Amino acid sequence: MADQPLRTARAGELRAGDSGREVRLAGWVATRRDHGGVLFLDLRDASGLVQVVIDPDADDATAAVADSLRAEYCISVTGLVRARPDGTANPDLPTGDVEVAAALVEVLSPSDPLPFQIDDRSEVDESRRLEFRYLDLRRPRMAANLVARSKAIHAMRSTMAAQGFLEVETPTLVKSTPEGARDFLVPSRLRQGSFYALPQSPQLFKQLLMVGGVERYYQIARCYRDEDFRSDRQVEFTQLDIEGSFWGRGEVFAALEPVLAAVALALRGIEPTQPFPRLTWHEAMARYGTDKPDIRFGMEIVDLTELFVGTEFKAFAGALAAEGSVAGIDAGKQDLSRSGFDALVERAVALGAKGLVWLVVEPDGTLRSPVAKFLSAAEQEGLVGAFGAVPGDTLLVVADETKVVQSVLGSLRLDLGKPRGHDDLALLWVVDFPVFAVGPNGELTPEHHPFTAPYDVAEMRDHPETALSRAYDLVLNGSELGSGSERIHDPRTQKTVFDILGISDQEAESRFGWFMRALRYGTPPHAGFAVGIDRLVAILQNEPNIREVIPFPKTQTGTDPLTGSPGPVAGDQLAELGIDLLPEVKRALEEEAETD
RNA sequence: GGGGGCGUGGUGAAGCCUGGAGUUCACGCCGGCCUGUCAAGCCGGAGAUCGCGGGUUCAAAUCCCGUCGUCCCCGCCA
Repeated sequence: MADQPLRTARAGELRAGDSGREVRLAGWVATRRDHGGVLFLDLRDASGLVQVVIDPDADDATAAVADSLRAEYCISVTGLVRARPDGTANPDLPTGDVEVAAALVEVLSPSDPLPFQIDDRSEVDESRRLEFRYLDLRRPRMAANLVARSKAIHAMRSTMAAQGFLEVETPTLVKSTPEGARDFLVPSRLRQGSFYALPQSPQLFKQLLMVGGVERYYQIARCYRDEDFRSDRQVEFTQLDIEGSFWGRGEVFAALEPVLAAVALALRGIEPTQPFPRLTWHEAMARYGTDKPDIRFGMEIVDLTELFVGTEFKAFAGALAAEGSVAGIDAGKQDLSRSGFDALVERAVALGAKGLVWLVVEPDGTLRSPVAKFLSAAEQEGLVGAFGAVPGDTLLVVADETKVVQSVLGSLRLDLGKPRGHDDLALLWVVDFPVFAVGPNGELTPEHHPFTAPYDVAEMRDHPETALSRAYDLVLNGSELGSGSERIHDPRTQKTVFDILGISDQEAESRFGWFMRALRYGTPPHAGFAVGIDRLVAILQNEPNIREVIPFPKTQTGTDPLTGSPGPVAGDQLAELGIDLLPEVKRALEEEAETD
């Protein structure tokens, strides 16, 4: 018996030129419009949809099948493509000039009534959507996001391949090297009491590939970090991971910019200007109050410390006496009521400021503000001048420890200025990060992994709080898309850096000894980067969170409403791994089982 | 770990502040009518333990406490 194709044409591709073709379509019933005599169906497949007409003179069998059709039945339709009668074309539909006159309709698979409608008009509770993700994926929004993600990854692969990169897979069961994020652990059956970790990134393996002579590596790598969720964070996520030998950051940027450009072109039809602008970390902090500035708009932070050096205004004088600073932003026309300003002040306090000074420039150039009476005429004029403010502008000023001033103004700047529904893409590199972040009590925590090259090892040892590293981030519209660095390729330097970071010889040996040994065999200077693909696609698709571009994401508590994971496992499964649960954990599980 | 929002027929919302009969709107579902619609239309119908538990009250969707789920923010994310 000859194989009969289930489908000879795709619904969304039929055009006027196909008129007269006998086609067999297969897909889902998107809508059903029953006019008593004539029945219209919109038949949807992955390519789009086309109108199917079941004429009133259909034979009884076809009429009976047609009568039974409901939303999302999976059906096949055999019939003739024909031009629609005059005046009934639908200009909103790519296939709107034609319809398919059904001669034969078959139900391939019926559908239960739906838990929610398959369209983009209704907002459905997200856990409901995740519980029925397979239906959610039929909605235009999700279907488009899957296509976009695939296009993005394809653009990455082809651009990387064109540049001579080798795609290499690294293991996903690796040795746990807990540092920074929490590891996901996987117990070993063959070596009970031992554990694999899921990789937080392919970092050390890609460096080994450099030792191995690969020179240009990339991978679309799944990574795992057992930390709390955010709208832009899942515990498993996907990165474009790259590394190159005989590279500095210039080569990294040159390799990645065409990749980002190709992705932006594929998803948005926009090709960002190359090279991307660069900002040093210090500049970014001073001008935007953040290490991931959104440079689609101005409203930059203006330092006012000089202006207020001798001020009588106690709030400012106090901050300056404590070696802090005074700075502000010109938020433009805000037209806030008194309670609106109060809310801003409250917001600033919530962000960590002791207060917030707001001033509105009056038509005559004077300042309206609750604290205007404490500021000298020179100070008031100086303020207007420093911002280049014009009447109607709202000035917001914070005085505090410099770090606080920057972060508070940076957040207020975003609150008040961040563009919505904006098409621009602002990509930039932030370079020259500090080696350490200085905590509120002066404690130092490394900003990057310990394989990041500092500019100067001696500097790092002698002035750790100000030393800079050869690390850099990529930022898109105010979101961190990824980070990278020039790596340490010399084992002695690596050892020194471990030492400065407070990792003892013994600890370094037990955790990274295998890696340190590799560095001793002619390791080329190398550098690399990792781009967060989920975030990139989410931003380009204008999605508010990365779950919208992940086919099967987890909720904020790490569960999957579809499969019910994570779930308990049978006792013998644990026994095989040499694992037992703590008594209190067992009790809690039993109680839960009883209430279910 | 901390703070906040939300939870009402299958879906989305209103009702809650200021307690008084499960009330309303839109979509969907079921049935009927309808030969050109395309988010079809018109008519009729079914469908709810107001997340769960406790408390206050003559009376709770509404107020209070707890709990679960979910989302957002801070911490965390080398």
